[in-house]
Amino acid sequence: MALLATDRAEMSARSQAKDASDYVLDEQVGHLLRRAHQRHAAIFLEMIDDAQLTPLQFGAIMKLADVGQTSQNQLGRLTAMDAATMQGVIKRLIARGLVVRGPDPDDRRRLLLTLSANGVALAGQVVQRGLEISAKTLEPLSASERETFLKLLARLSD
Amino acid sequence: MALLATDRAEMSARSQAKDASDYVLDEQVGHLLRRAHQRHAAIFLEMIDDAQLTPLQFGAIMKLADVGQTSQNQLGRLTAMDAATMQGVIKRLIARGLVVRGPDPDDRRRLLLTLSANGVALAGQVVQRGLEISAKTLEPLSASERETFLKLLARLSD
DNA sequence: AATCCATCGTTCGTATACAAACAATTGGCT
DNA sequence: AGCCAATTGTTTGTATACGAACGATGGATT
Repeated sequence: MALLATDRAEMSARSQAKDASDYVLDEQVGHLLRRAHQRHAAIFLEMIDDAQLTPLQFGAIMKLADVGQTSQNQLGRLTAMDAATMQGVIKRLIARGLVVRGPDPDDRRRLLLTLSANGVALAGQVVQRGLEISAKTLEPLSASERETFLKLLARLSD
Repeated sequence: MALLATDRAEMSARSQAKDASDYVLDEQVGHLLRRAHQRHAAIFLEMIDDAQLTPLQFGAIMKLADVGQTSQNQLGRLTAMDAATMQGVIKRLIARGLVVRGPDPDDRRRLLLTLSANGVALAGQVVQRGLEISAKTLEPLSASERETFLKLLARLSD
């Protein structure tokens, strides 16, 4: 009978001797989170196809559509991307004409971001897709399981 | 192709038409999975510090310790890394002298991987750390919530 | 006003991720 | 034997991720 991961953690807290075979990769949260994220990314890229967006680009566009106008770093905070990553994402969205970037008259350190007309149009076209992608990702779970899962997952996401 | 107010009202009543503001990024599985994975990676890198391993390098070493000897692609399947990613991970582990790579006498396409003596030693030293990292990641949840969460997460990880 | 510290965005270096193309090899099928 | 499809590992190109260092600017304190 196999030990649960929690039992192993308990034993480890009691400092019992362990060898490498006590570590079951496929039961570790980190590995499962990585694989679930991989699966979601695959579903995303398959279902978004015609819009040619990555998950991060999609997130940035949706958040910009929501808040209207913000600085790069602020948008990064809202979408959980650090400044360096945000820089690359925005650079590609600007290159595609979906986002416009201009100086902030009130603070010359800042660059204000806005969706272009094309960006607004695209956002409207892909919202539904985004929701379908979320549904597809959660498909293996029942409705009540989905609710439970999302609540617990949110608590591991600060 | 603008919608009339009456069209919008009707669609909205049936919950069929969406605009960008209906998409709440912070409630989408993909975004939450990404953030939870980020948090785990941060915990991992902080707690593994002296061993100087990344999550993938750690996973490859633990799996190698478990199965003993395999080809690169096979190890990739066991750890959910594609061939290109595996190549990079193994290259760095070989450079650090933790993994040894040699030809497979039975199949000249394959490269057989084994942990070096240093690799075996390191594996033994960090198993416990790995389990503590998993525990720390799940810390926000109660014992029963952890079990529930891991079961549901595993079903979203094929 | 002068100074100190925080914030903003950029760049560099390292490490995942994965599609796609590639050469070498293997196994199955005829 | 000969052919063909699949597998193995590498490389290239694009896109996250993030620490660290950097110059420019802002706000606060004295």
